[in-house]
Amino acid sequence: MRRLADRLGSGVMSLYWHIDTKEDVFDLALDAVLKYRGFSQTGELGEWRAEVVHMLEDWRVCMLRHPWSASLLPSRALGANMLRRLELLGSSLSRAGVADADLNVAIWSLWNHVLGATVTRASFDLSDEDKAAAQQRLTHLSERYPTIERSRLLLENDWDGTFRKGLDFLLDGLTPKL
Amino acid sequence: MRRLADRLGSGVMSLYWHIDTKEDVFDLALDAVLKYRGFSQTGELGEWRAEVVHMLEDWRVCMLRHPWSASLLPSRALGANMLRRLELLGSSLSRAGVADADLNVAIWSLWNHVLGATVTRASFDLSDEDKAAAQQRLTHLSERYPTIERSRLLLENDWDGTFRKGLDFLLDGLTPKL
DNA sequence: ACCTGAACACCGTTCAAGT
DNA sequence: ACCTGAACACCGTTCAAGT
Repeated sequence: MRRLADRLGSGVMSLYWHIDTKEDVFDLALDAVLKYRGFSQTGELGEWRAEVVHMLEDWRVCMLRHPWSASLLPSRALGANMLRRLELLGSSLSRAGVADADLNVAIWSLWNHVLGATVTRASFDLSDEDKAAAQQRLTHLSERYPTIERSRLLLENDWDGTFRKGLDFLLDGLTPKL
Repeated sequence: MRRLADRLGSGVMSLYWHIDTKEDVFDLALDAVLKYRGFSQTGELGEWRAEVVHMLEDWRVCMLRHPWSASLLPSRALGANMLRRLELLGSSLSRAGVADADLNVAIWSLWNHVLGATVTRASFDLSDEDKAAAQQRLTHLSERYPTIERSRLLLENDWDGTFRKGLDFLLDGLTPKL
């Protein structure tokens, strides 16, 4: 708050005219990050999968632009932009043929993938120094964690590709339901 | 820290003999939550899917037992128990036939599902009062969020089932790679 | 080796007051 | 309608000192 007021060149307590509490600032900041500047309805049938992938990739990119947003997510109310994105995702899936009974699972699973990938990336995208240290530590422990060692789980860097491929798995699993 | 010291019946500064910083306490707390009391290697072939499902459900349950653990996850180093779980998951998948090239994607996708589901659940598992309020708000906005309204996305309560079904989608998508 | 209290620099917020 | 500074209750941590 004090920092924020400084940045704005105002007195600290002036902030409290506009918002009630620090939590409110976080809610607003998170929702600002999630603002969606994409099509709101394309409706091109047959293209639902590309449409969904595009939406979710954009979602992830928005959050990665401000890495703090991932750490804000837990225990925060859903703002208007978040609702808008969920609605858009849901309507795409629905028009693609997902039955109403499966809609919740589909929406949450896809959102969870975005959320999880964002948090994971923000936590484990190591700097080069950290990577060297991790390498060191893992080599040292390679007999305890052979699979991690072999797959270079923490050193592998293609987060975009991992996200995209994982998303494909999910959508592949979802598709037979259509 | 002061609260923790009180709880332990010690002076505040005594804590600092055992740990360096508040962050360290969080790291330790998170890793304690993730302690795994399951089989370490079953190796029963053909049962890999049940094995993976069991591991991931346990993972999720552990984290839900202490809802604060979800909010600790972002920007935290991976402790020994986390590494152990990742290793175990990876080796199950590997023995099930997942190629080394796909191992990272598979591990991260499944972990992301657990993580995302945990955070989502911790954020959106509304109390009954909140649910009434949300209902109110959504009904009011139902023309803007028709799909959310129709699927009762925020009122639907079967988080366990949603987690499990989403996991099935993921594993279904993964299986053809075997 | 382990514990301690006083002190410091910080923080969010209440309150009563200003324009 | 909007801004403000003084004050309060809290917090993590340094330091120098105790056993």
